[in-house]
Amino acid sequence: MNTIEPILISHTIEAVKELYQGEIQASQINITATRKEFDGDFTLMIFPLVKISKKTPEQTAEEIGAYLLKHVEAIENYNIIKGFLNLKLQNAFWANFLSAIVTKENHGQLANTGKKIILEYTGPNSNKPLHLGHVRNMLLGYSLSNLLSAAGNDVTRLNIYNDRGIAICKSMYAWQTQAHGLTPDTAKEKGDHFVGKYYALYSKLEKEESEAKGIKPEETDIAKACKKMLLDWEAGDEQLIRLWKEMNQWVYDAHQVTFDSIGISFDKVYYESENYLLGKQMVLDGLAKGVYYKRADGAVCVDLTADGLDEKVLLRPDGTSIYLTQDIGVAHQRYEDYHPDRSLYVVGNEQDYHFKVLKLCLQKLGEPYADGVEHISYGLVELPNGRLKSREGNIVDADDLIQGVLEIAAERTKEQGKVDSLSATELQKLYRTIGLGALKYFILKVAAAKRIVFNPEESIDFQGNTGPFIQYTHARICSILRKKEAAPIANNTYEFNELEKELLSLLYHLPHAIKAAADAMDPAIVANNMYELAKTYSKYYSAYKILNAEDESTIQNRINLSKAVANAIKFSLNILSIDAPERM
RNA sequence: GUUCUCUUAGCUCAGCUGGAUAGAGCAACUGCCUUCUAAGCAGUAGGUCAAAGGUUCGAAUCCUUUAGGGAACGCCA
Repeated sequence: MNTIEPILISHTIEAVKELYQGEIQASQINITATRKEFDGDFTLMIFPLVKISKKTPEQTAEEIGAYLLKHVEAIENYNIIKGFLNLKLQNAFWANFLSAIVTKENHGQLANTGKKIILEYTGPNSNKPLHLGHVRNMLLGYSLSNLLSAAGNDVTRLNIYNDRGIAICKSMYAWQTQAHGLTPDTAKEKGDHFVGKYYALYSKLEKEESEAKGIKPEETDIAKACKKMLLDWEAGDEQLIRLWKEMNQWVYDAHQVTFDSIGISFDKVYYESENYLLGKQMVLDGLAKGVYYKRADGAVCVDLTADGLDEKVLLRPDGTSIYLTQDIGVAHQRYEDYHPDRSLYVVGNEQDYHFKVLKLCLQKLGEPYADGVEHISYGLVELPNGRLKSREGNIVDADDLIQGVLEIAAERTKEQGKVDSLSATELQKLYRTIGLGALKYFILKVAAAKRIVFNPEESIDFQGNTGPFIQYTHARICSILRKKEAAPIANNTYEFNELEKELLSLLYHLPHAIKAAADAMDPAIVANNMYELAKTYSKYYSAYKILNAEDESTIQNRINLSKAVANAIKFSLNILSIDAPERM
């Protein structure tokens, strides 16, 4: 698709050269869509040119405007308000634009950048169910992967399981001593909830023993038994490993059900158990190279005081690895596997410090990929009574949350009574589409950096700036298109009205919005841009007749415009991993 | 203590690299379904963009300081 801005910019540069014998950089020329309360399609800021022209903004605008009108064919006329030069394009420009996109399902998809990006998100523990915090992470990560892909990158989606360590041993210990051989199957319980229950049971038992004996939690027999279990695991105790694998598998299978239910996926899953030894080796290599050092007590450390951070331990005095060490190993393995240009981690902002440290550690090791390591930080989800903390039982379970929105969606849809002709299976699918649409949009419309306070008492909205409203707009358009199809028009001379021009302008700027969202790493920009489009279309829908318009040309143009809007909505919804229903 | 981050209408949020009179939704109040799906549309009301300085032709946006919320600075992950 050919865009008009580069043409306007290059002619403005020439105008400045010819009229004022001055030089101006393309980057200094500011062209935006004209705000809807003014007449025009594109606006050129005149202020930056005034220094060169040495004339008043109005006079400069007049001269540049006259020059552009004369040299750029697509411009029909111009008007000047203060230092703003509003350019109005010929109808033919918009008619051609509409014809170009009406049959394109993927208008908004950017050209291939040739860049390979790997993106990690979710990162669950293998001993607990997923909660609301994971939901935001999954949705952000997955839609970010779609967004980066729409921006022309080759994206690979990764997940990593924190599948080893003391926490896992706690649930294993509790299961071994309390479950009497019960399994998720025999207990008829989802595997992650089943295992999570034993993890919680451990905490209860430890607390009871600690209080009964008046000793610290870590001094209890149960804590000691658990610690021994971790050592046995690291030593490769066969029986224990078998149990570990079995219990982890219960959780993996269960998590997969949740991933499928919410509609997200991964291309590859990493396991910390398979990479922590590599990290350890890399740290030892760094020690040999002299980029790390050994402290008096034997711990291997890195000195980051020159970078404004502290001294960080990489290996404990007893030689065992820590979280950071594992991440160093995983980072290396990811690079070995994919050789990406950029290696991204979607992780909450509570780990900002950790990722700064990780990047510095990799840079000090001289790893070639270190500069491409980026932390995509986002705000955490909180409840009205404070932070989500599974340890304190202050959680919203992911499966419950999804179930809840599905029920509300079913209820609302039944109230509306518009889709009674659908089969039971189709209805179930529609409830899921709408319920998940509401949930996903609710979370993704908020800028990633901001924290979200989620009140489970207040149900998620289905009206206004919501997923269902946007889905509804799509369904309405589909209803029209079922009655008459879109088709490009040759030699189109239709005069677009104000609202139609507004819609065309929004569609024209869709690729810019995708670019901006990908640069900012924020799907919220896509969501808000899409809302603007849906809102404007709704206004249009009620203000003008489409199928019943006065003449055939008007009807076909309006159908084509509607089709292009539906395409753009569907494309944008897809980025947010929200389905676009054809009726609701 | 140090660093990071957030603060825009009663509530939840937009406002992209500084640009025109700061916009939506929810909640409240008025209207609009015998005409393409009313999960909609139109309207009323609601603002010292946390505060003060600074840079600029121009600041919600950039800089400094202050206040308030959150987080991190673990040999937890």
